[in-house]
Amino acid sequence: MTKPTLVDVGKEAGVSAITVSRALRSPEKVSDSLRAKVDAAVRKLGYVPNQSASTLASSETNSIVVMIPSISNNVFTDVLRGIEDALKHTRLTLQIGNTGYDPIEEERVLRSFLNPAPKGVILAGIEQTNETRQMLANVGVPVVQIMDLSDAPIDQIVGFSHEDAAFAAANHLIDKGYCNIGFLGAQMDPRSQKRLAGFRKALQNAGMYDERAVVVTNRPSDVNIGAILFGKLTTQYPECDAVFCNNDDLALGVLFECQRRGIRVPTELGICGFNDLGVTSQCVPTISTVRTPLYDMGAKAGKILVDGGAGAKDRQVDLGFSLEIRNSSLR
Amino acid sequence: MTKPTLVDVGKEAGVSAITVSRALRSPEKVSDSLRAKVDAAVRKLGYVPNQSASTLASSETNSIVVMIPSISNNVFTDVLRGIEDALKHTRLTLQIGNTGYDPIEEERVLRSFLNPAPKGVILAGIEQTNETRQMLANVGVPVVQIMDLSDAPIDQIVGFSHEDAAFAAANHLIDKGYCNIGFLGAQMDPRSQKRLAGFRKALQNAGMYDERAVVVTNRPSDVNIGAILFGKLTTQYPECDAVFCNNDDLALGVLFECQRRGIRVPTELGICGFNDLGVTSQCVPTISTVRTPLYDMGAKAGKILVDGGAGAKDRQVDLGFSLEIRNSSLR
DNA sequence: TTGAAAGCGCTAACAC
DNA sequence: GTGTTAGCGCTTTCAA
Repeated sequence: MTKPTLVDVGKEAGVSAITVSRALRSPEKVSDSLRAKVDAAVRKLGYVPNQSASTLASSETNSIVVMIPSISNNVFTDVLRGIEDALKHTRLTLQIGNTGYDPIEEERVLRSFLNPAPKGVILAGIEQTNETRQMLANVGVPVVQIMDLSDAPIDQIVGFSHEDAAFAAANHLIDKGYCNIGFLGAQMDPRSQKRLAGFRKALQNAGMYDERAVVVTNRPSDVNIGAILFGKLTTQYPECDAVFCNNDDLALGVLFECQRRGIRVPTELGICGFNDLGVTSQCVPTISTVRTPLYDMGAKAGKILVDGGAGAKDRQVDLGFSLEIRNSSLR
Repeated sequence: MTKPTLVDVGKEAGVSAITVSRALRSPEKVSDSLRAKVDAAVRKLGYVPNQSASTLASSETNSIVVMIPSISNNVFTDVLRGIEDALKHTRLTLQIGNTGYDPIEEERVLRSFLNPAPKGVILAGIEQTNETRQMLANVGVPVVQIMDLSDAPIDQIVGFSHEDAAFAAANHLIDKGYCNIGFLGAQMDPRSQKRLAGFRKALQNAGMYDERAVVVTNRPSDVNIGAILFGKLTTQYPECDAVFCNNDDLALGVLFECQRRGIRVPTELGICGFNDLGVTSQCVPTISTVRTPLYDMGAKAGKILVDGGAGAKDRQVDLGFSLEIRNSSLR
């Protein structure tokens, strides 16, 4: 029982292979009776088109490539949901590549996905290697960068300002009367560095920046790391009365550590997270955070590519952010 | 600047296309000097093999297909990490399909991934349609089912017993002296139904099963749903003194709801979760849970397929589970 | 160790 | 509306 080809289906339906191809690809260009016969033959033989042959002949793929720093990071699963939803009810298929936060690895994996050329490419961040940019230019495929902003995107970019977001969050803490505010950061990728920059700017503006207030690690963000970093912070900066965290995981870890140590939130310590990953709205007390447009960035990027790369009028789309002020920062 | 082909590389290196192909695919079958020349030409032209052409000519893909019920569920991201790690340093590429917990959708998506045939297929659960089984049999591709056990796997299966795991968890609560134990379940897929069955068996054995003790929903599991389900449970079963949750998300939601209502854990209410998703070991109090071999199932399934589908001696591999007894169930 | 010929299954371009 | 011809870029088979 060898796999049926277009020729087999054609024989069964009493027509030529190319007619079957047309009946399947553009049913409107074919007579009704013929379409019915072809459909019957397809079903009878269990015909499934060979993607490789189709791609080779037409030099057209139906795939969208997404390069993601990490699949186990909830931040990116939200983004992926957005992309998936945008591709739903479309012939487009999603090809996910994992970069491990490494531009060189991104280049390597992306290269293998670029021949034949996909319908579009979604890239996280703006730190691509020159090689990557060159490759992309040669292939001439629509590219959408996400998660950040840039005046000089490869092609198009949809994101938000990490610096502004962190700046706003830090100012919120300052406004609430906290005056020894720490920064906790894990997975210090370039976007996290921008958050740190925004934080620093806000504190400097207020004349209350202190070197000791910053504790970061390059390890992946999780709840446990939050507690550990907070431990370090309180050691080197005991007067600390609030923390801004890089990511909600960390913020939750800080809250738990406070519960363990009997530190009252928000009176003794204010907490603000980042990304609004869900659990911060449920814990006790609820944790203030910065809502970032994770799902929307994915959905918008997907839509742009579904529309052939011409979805946005401007090359840069700023989806913004919003402060979700909850109980952990209201003293 | 059109994309270079094998012929172009051959011309550049002064050899034929087929020789280039060989130099790239099996370098040991080619003289050193030639290999050097070819490598130089490849680099100079920026040659990248055309996957479609290669696949079409050899009728061999280098992809592993994984059908996952949902990418936004942390349970599956852990599994995916395992698979990815197994494929690392391998020519194999991961193709992820999303089933949305629907066997019909699984069939539809899988069908489109099956021609040309991938090197292997990983399927979650054992609820495939007959059509799906038929397709897979026709294609003759190695299949590994994961997340569950079965005496009649399609091909091979690696998982653990959900019923036994829930049975053990429920018995643990019974042993600790809780006697009105509720079951909270979201995303009631077939594996969750098995957990419910295991729970029920334990309570019935102990002569303390009560209809009102079971509160479930088909909505996806998250922290908020945990609180909601717990609310329902306490309404319809006020004497409830412990809950076993389908998933750690729910357990965390229950803990938060207890904090809100001033219910003391574990004295007034015992809590046990499922899957050991990380945060349960960090919260206050820590939450007892069932550690399931999420990463390991992915890694093992991946390894089996990397080894050509013959990795396991037995068709069924039971990776087991373990009780992580923490503070939420020790009164 | 290297090359020539044939063909994988499909579609573009052109006929009828 | 339907068929014919050619060829996508590669690998298989066979020959040298």
